[in-house]
Amino acid sequence: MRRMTARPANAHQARLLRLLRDGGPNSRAQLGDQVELSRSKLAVEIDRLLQTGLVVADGLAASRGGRRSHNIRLAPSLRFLGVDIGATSIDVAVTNAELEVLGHLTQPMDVREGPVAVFEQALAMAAKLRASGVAEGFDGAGIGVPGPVRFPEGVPVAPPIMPGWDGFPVREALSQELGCPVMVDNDVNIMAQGEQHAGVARAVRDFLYVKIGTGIGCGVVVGGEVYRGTNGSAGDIGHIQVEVDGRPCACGNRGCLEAYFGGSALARDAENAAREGRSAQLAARLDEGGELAARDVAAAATAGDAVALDLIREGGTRTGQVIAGLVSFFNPGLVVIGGGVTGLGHTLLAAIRTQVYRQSLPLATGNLPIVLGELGPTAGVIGAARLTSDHLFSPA
Amino acid sequence: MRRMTARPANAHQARLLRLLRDGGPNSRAQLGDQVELSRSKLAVEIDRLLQTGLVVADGLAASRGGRRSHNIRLAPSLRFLGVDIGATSIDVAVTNAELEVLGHLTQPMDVREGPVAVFEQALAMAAKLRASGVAEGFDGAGIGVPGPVRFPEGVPVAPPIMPGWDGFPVREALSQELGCPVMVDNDVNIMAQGEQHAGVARAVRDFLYVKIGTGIGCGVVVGGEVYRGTNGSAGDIGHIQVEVDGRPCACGNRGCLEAYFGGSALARDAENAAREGRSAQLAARLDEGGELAARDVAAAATAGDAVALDLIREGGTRTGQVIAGLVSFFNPGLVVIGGGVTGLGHTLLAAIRTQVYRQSLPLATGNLPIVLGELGPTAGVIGAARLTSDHLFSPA
DNA sequence: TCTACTTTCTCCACCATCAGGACAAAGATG
DNA sequence: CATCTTTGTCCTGATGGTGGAGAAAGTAGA
Repeated sequence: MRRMTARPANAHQARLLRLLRDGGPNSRAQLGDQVELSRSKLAVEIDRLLQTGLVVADGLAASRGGRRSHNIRLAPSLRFLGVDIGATSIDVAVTNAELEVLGHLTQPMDVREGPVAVFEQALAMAAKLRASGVAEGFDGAGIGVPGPVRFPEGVPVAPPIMPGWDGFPVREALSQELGCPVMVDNDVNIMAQGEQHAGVARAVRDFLYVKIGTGIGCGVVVGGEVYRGTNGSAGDIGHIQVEVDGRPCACGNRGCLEAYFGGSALARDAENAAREGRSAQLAARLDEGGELAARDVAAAATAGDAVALDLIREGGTRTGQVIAGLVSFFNPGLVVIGGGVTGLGHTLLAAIRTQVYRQSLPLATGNLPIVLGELGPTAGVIGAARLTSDHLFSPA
Repeated sequence: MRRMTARPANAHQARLLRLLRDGGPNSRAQLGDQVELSRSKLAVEIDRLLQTGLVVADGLAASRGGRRSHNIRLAPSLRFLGVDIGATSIDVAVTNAELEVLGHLTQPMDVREGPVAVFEQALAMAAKLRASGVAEGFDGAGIGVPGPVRFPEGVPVAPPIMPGWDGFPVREALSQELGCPVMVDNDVNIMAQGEQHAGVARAVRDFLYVKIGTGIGCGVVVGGEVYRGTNGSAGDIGHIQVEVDGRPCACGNRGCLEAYFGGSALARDAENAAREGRSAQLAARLDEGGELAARDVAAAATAGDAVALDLIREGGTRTGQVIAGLVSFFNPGLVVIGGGVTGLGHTLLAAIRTQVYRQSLPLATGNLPIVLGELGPTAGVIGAARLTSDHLFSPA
């Protein structure tokens, strides 16, 4: 079961592997244009990579006016596993070396059931994907979990919404089970990396990925690399105060952003509105299901319900308030809004934009796009795969 | 006049120069312990550095149990100029290669008089220092200005409190005048670097330096390097909103932090208190000077005036509110409070600490020191000198 | 079809870098 | 005075890397 995937022997090889990952199959000549190596050196390094089996020859490239060059690509048998553990769901996907998704499964699952149950589930999903024929084994796996992680060890630390996960050796345990290297990170960070690799944040070096879902978190990318902070809790913006002496929050404080616009806060507000008869739509949904969730608000808003739209607008304004502060502080080149916000996307985006453009200084907002994520639920799994590929494609 | 200072030829040499700068004179053997080079290679690189004149031999080191090693130090004739242009003052200092201050001058000066007048003054101060014998010429100069800077070009961009500075080619102009390389940065960034080099932030990789003075700004250090953001405006926290629909601010918005606790806001609040007869101390000072400044509040607070103390406490609480948000987001390993806050230091610090420790999550605050800067007004000039030394001590 | 030109790739000679061993110099220890 | 440790230098061999020559494989035009 254990798969001993080769590793690049030096920085040049690592560089080439990443170029092939990010740019797809490429000719030797074109690779030569992108790296500052002599022809001879390049040939040597490529030969070595061919020997290790990490890359393979792939026919002839189109002529650029002379002799045709040989194409090179990453080994087509390489497989990465991307796992995105959300608060209420698990996403598992298999990608090839270019991080294209070959198979993707989603299942609802409450993260509070604990690491053992969750990983049993996740491993079953991975096995199912493998059985479907998209992969024979995995060369690396990336895992995103909804809480802070001590990154070098791959261990969750003091996760507020994940009782029972504190200190669980995710990396080690899964590495055992899967027989391949495993990297673990906060789910927001891997989503940010996903959007960076294949989504709206390509070619942006400093940006924020704000995820609005059950919780509210933020991936911070500095110079193209995820910034994790001293304890791995950077980007934990859900408990920034938006109202002095405001609503009590589960964290023990008052007035936190999540107390107003987290998944459960939104659901509660909606239920109140339904009970008080302010919204027929929401009331109908409440009767149907017995309780309301964030997605009910999204559905009602899409259907034009005024109260639901107001809830989203108000939440967007509050989120925008926080983001405005972060924009002033961080001066990013892009802000991406993501998470389980499909549907309520544009109303939310408009509210956030209004607030940020009004509150932050012109120099910081002047050329600042605020956009929705492009990848939706695949952002996480692609980012997870990328995390592990970054590790694999670095000198041993 | 132009001084052609040599530059290191490669990364090894740059590394050695920085070790000598940060650790002072050192023996060849000890340097060898700190870098991963073979003895032969090390000897070659040191010989080359000796040839360029950047370092000189400095006698014999103490024995470590065997043959005594030869000491090496940075050329004692190297001189850096550090200039810290504040909103209301200019600091100019000369340092040696180890960034020890050899001479330091301060003069009041309103930055609004424009770059020409300000630099005339600064150059006169530099000339005075040179005349006093501490330097014959400068090998590099670092300039801090109170506003955002497009760092690679060394040009202020859209500085709010510095009309007339927008686009002024500071780097080029001063490089001409001084005949040496010049680096320009935001003054908060250089103060952060100063505390990092010689103050409380030694050995911390990720930290925030919050400067409270005429304006309120924040230096952001990520992985030991200053983070400047996409437009060089990162750390501009003075205009983060602390009160919805709050006081109008000079920036055009409402409720900004600076509208409550910037230098002029503090002065105005104090004047109001004096006029309304709430504080005899402040009233007396107002009678004396005709107007009040932030330092009057500091003085009154030191003398025990209750109103002044309240003003500082309230400002500290508001600042703490903002910092709490930044701590959640950035998860720094240290927060340094600096600026012209001498005197009101501990009251302020207590208020900030209370607020941050109450509002931020335990994981982020658990091991987070919040301390006053160690260097006071020399932080800026040392940081400025360090900025230019970083540039000079990098491969050409 | 033939010639001239371009691009790609390999081979090779040559240079620079660097590690590590041998050894000498200089001092500590007893 | 003998032995051990540390430091510094010299030398050799290995490795890494550059760039030229030239073959291979193609295009373009006459």
